[in-house]
Amino acid sequence: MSFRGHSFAYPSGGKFLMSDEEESGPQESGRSLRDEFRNRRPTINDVARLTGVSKKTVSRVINKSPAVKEDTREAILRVMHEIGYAPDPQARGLAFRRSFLIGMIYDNPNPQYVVNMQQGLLDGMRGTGFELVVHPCDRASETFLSDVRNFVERQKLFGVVLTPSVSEDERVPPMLREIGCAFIRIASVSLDEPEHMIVTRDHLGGEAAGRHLASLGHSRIGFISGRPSFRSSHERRRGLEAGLAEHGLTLDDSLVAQGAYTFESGYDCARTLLERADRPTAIFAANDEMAAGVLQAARSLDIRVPDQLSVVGYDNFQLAERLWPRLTTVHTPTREVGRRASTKLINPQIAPGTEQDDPRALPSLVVRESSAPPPAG
Amino acid sequence: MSFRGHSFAYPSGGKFLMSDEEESGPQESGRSLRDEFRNRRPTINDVARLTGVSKKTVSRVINKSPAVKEDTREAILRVMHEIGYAPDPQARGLAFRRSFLIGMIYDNPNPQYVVNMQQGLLDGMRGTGFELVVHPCDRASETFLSDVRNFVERQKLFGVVLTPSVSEDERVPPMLREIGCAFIRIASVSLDEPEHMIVTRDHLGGEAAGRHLASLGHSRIGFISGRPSFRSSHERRRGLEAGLAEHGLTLDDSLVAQGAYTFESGYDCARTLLERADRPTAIFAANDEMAAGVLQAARSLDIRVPDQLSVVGYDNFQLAERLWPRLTTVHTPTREVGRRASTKLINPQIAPGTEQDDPRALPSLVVRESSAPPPAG
DNA sequence: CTGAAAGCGCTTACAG
DNA sequence: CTGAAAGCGCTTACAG
Repeated sequence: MSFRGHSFAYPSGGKFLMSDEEESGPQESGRSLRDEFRNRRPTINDVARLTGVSKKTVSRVINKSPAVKEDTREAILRVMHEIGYAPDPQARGLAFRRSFLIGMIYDNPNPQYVVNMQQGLLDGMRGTGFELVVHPCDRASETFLSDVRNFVERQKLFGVVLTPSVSEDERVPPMLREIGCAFIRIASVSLDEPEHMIVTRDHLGGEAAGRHLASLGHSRIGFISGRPSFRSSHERRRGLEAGLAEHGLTLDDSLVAQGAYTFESGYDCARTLLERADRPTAIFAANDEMAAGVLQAARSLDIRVPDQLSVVGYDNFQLAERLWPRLTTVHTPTREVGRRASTKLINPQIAPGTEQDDPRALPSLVVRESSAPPPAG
Repeated sequence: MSFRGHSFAYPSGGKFLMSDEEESGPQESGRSLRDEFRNRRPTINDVARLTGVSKKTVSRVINKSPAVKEDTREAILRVMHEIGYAPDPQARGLAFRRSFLIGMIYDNPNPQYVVNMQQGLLDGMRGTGFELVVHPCDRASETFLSDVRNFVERQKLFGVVLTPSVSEDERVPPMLREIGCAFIRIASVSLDEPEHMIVTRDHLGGEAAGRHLASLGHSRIGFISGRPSFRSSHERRRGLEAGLAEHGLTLDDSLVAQGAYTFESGYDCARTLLERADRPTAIFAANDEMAAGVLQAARSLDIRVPDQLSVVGYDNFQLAERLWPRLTTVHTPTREVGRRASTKLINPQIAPGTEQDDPRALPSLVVRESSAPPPAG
């Protein structure tokens, strides 16, 4: 008999496993109990009655209080298992004055980012009994702050994860602190106390891109940024400059174009850069969408990639492999970052910093066919 | 003074607007009330006390019961407005034995589909007080059905939206009916009673693709399908055949390759079709991902698109515009479909069928540069 | 048209 | 280590 475990959370973040209702073992009186709960889910009162203890003691077991005698705990767990009991998050939430919902608040329009992040957050929540509530928003809206506040307050969210660029908005954290909502900010650089941050260190990715292009022999390198209000764009540029510096190169300001992280802006910026007489031999775009625009622009000008122009992007979204030539880019471990974010939110006691330099959470260069040595002469 | 309205739901799906707390008008005693609720959200008891009625009457107003004298209702609404009251969904849910959460249950791995659908569902939920809980799943898992059941039962979901291919799984609806959870199935063809269905009518999109290729003069047309277990693939093929039939053409079975809706499968199938001596002059791939694979395969064989080969996809995801040449494809109004699904779930009383043939909810052909007349001779 | 009582399924605060 | 009472913020069932 296989045990497909399901589990539920307790406030401090742990879980315990129980078999599914359909699969509890053959127990004396198991049949009649099962019948009793055919049309009604068992409650804490049922567990208390069947175990012969008070519901408070059952509550202690649910919440993993150490102040329960081992025998009692085991008896209670046995009954829970037998009748397929799982605590009602709504009722627990009402008593706790807090739900078991985690909000993802985001304004990044890239579907791949959103989905990878959601998957990562769910990875970190699996088996904890928490659920993910998604909340796209618009920072430019007049009602942005009150929208977020209403969302968090009304649902009494356990906590929220803020992704760029919402995570960079300095109006949000004070508001969340005021209403006592836990939060994690995901950003390219630290903006808050360590317990509130997951830092993606995008400058490392930029550095790898710069190092790659420099070591291929490029020296006229263009950069297409995102909007100046996006920290990631700064960090990626800062990294690029550091990577070039290792090879004694500097970024020529006249080869920097300001994009907006969109395909169209990448196209436009690339046209501008590539129509110059002294055009760059390589372009680093601050994300894959813009790099796709660069490829399109190069094609429109009959510039062959990578023979006449190298292109490097940032993100390593699926798009990078669908383009032609396949895009050299910086991989961002978005899902892994999400997993860490929700894990940290649920288990704030985990010491911060311990997982800091795990390479799985850091950006890394993926070399494909869009980059090559510059044309001779 | 502008009123940024917020709203909350009542079980039958309506809403009413209230100004934000920060913005209630200057009222006598408004100041002190505001102070009282600085550190505590007002409850139904506060509203009852301040209006001088019982909380049951307040509850009637919240739930839009007609059995409240107009004066009383107005007085209650005024107090709610003044103190910034919003009912607690958790408490309401506990009493209703049902939450105000709507689940999206999906297994489609395409990020663009998932995000568009989520946005659409949220569009239909805006201002209703419902929130969206996302739940990816794996139909092939042994625990699939019990996972879904646990999710729905534990959260006491108000309802769920099932997207393909989960929506096509015939084990799910009986289970949901048994536990009394409302649901909407989104599928390419009707699989259930109208009140449980949003039908995307994919055969119409296939038809448009077939008509397009035939009218360009193609007669050797290849088709790359999804897995046979996906209804959408059948429907798209059925439509293709209908579109060709209008021009007196039939689909040659030997030019049909079975893919799996993935980029890689599109590539592999296209290689097979294009390496034939009598290769097709056009390929209709049942989704954009596979069409991207077709472009890659054509490139690898030095077959120029669209001069030597026309390619048509299905979905019109962003990818279609990033590819080269830009992809002719069938636009699927996923967000609009999602909006309808959540609206229907929340307001089941809306007569089904009324919005059936609204073109905004139907697939439509988008012609770009990947299709052209077949090469001469 | 309105309300007092009981209850939804849990936890907190207190007591022992 | 355990429990009886009160409460979280709502709604249902009943009564008038």
